[in-house]
Amino acid sequence: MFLNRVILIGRSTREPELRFTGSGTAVANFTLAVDRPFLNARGERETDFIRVVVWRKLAETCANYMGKGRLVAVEGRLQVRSYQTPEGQTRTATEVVADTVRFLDRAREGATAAGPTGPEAAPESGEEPGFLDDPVFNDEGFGMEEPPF
Amino acid sequence: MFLNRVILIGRSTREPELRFTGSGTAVANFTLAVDRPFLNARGERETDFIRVVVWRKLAETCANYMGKGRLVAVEGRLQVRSYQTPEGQTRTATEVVADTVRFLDRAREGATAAGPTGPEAAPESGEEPGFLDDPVFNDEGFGMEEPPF
Amino acid sequence: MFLNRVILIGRSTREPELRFTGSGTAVANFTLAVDRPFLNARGERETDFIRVVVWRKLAETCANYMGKGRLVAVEGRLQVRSYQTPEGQTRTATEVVADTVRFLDRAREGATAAGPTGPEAAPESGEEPGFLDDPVFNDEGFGMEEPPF
Amino acid sequence: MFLNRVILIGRSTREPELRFTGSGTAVANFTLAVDRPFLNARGERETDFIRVVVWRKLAETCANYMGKGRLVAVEGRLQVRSYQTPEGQTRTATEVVADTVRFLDRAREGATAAGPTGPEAAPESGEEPGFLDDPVFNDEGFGMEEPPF
DNA sequence: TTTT
DNA sequence: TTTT
Repeated sequence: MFLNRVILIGRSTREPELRFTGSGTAVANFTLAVDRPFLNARGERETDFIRVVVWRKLAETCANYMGKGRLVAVEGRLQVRSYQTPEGQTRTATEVVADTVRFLDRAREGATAAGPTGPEAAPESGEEPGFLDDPVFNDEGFGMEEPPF
Repeated sequence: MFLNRVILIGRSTREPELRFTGSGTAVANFTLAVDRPFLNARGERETDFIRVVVWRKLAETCANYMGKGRLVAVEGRLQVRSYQTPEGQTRTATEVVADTVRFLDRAREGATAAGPTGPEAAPESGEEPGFLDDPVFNDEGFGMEEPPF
Repeated sequence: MFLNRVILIGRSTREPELRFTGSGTAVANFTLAVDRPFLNARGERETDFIRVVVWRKLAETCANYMGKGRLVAVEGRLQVRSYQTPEGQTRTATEVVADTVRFLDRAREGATAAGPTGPEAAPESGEEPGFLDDPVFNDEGFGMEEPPF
Repeated sequence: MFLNRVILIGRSTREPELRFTGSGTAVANFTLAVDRPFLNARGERETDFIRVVVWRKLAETCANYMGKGRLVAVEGRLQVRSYQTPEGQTRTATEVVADTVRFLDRAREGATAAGPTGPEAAPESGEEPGFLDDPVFNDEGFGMEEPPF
C-alpha cells in the first residue's frame, strides 16, 4: 500500500555525470538547490540540496542539457538506499528517482553542458533542445507520451 | 525559486517518540514504510523506510494516535540537514517535514499509541480521535483550517 | 512548458460504468467525494464531487473493483474538455485523467462491483484483488512497473 | 477522509481581475494554459485552460504581478462549485483554489499588470517584485512562513 | 532498526 | 445525481 510522489523546482548545482551500469543502462545524478519557504531565525534563506537520480534516456538528456544553474521542475519518488562505505560501514542514501524533468529557463550562453553530442556538434542555429518545443523529458525519451486514445 | 512537495502513503513502523526543544516546542519523528511500485529482479517487492518529522500540535497528535502499523497519508517538504557525528564527522540527514498527516485506517484494538493523555484517560466510548470526524491533522492542531471566506 | 499533477484521496460515489470507444479502447468514469479541509460558516463539512476518467486496463480494473463507497487514492492530470450540448451550446467539462488508482480499504461484503468476470466467477477463496498483494493499478494493468534497472 | 492537492506549471492567459466580497475579502481569478504531455492524433500539442482562484493577499499579489503570459507554478486544491445561471439552470464550476503561486520568469517589459500601486507608482529602477528575492507568494502575503522553530 |  |  503506497503512494510516493515528490515534486521539486530548483536549480542544478552542477552538470550531471553520466555513467553506465554493468548491463549498459545509462544513469546520471545531479543535485537540486531548493530554497526553503521561510527565513531562518537570523533572517536568512536556507536551501536544501537534494540528490536526484535519472535513468536511461532521461539520464542522457540531463547529461546533455542540464548545465549548472538551470532551473528545472522534477517529478519522481523518494528512495532510501543502503550502501556500504569503503570502511565497511552501512550507510543510507536518500534521493529522488525522477521520472520527469522539465527545463524552465533558457540554457545560458557558454553553458557547461555539452549538448547532445559534444561541443563540436552543437547546432549552428543555436537552437536549444529541452526548451519550448520539447517541453518535457521523461524516462522514455523526448517528450512523447501515449495520448488517452 | 522553489517548490518542494512530498506526498506519501505508507505504514508507520513504530510509535513516534515525542520530544521538546530547549524552548519547549514539541517535535516527533517516525518512519513510514512505503512499498516501491514494482517488483525487483528477484520478484520481490521492496520498501523505502522514509523518515518523517512533525512539529508542534501535529507532533503531539502523532505521538498520541500513530501506533505501529497504522496507514497514513503525509504531505510535506523534503529537507536535507547537516549534522555532526560524535566522532566529529559531518553527515547528512534527509527527512520529510510533514505539515499534514491523515489516518487512513482505524486504530487497532490494543494499539500501542497511548491516546491524548495516556491509557488511563482513554475515553470510555472507545472513540478514536484521528478517524472519521477528525479526518486531518495539521501543524495548527485538530483538523481546522480557515475557509476561503 | 507545463506540469500538471493531481493527487486525491476520497470515496467513490458509485460503481464506474465501463464503455468502449469506436476503436475498442476501454474507458470508465467515476466520481470521488473528497471532503474539504475546513468547516464552512455553519460548522458543516463540505465535499467536492470530482469526476475521474480512466482508460484501458485501469478502466477495466476500476469497473471490476471500485464499488460505491470505496476509499481510493488517485493520481493524474487535470483536463478541461470542450463539448457540445444537444442544443448546440459549447460547454466545458473538467475532470481528472487518472494514471494510477490505489484501493485503501477492503472491499465490503456484498460489494456492488462485480469482480473480474462477474459474480458467478468470483473466486471461492473470497480473495479480493486490488487489495494488499496488488496494491496499485495503473494504465498498463496489474501493479507492475519497470524497475529502475 | 481526504487529500486534495493540485500542482500546475503554466502560463497566465491574461491579467487577473481583482474583486471583493461583500465583507471586503479580496479575490482574483485567472486562467493557466497548461500544455498536455503528449501530441494528439494529428501531431499537435493540446492545452488545458485551467481556472484558478486566489484569495486575500495572494489575490492582490496576483493582480499586481501576474501579467498575461507569465510562467507560474501553482499549488492548491481542486474545487467543484454549483451555481445558478441567469436562466435559472444549475451548473457546475471546477477550479483550483491556489494557496501558493510562484513566478518562474521575469516580468516582461511593458507588462500588462500594473504593479503594487498602479502604473504611476512603478519603481524607476524597474525592479520587479515577485522575482528572485520574493520567490513565493501565499495566502498570508509576501513569502514568509513560520520556520519549524 | 523497521510496516502489512 | 452523489461517498463515509
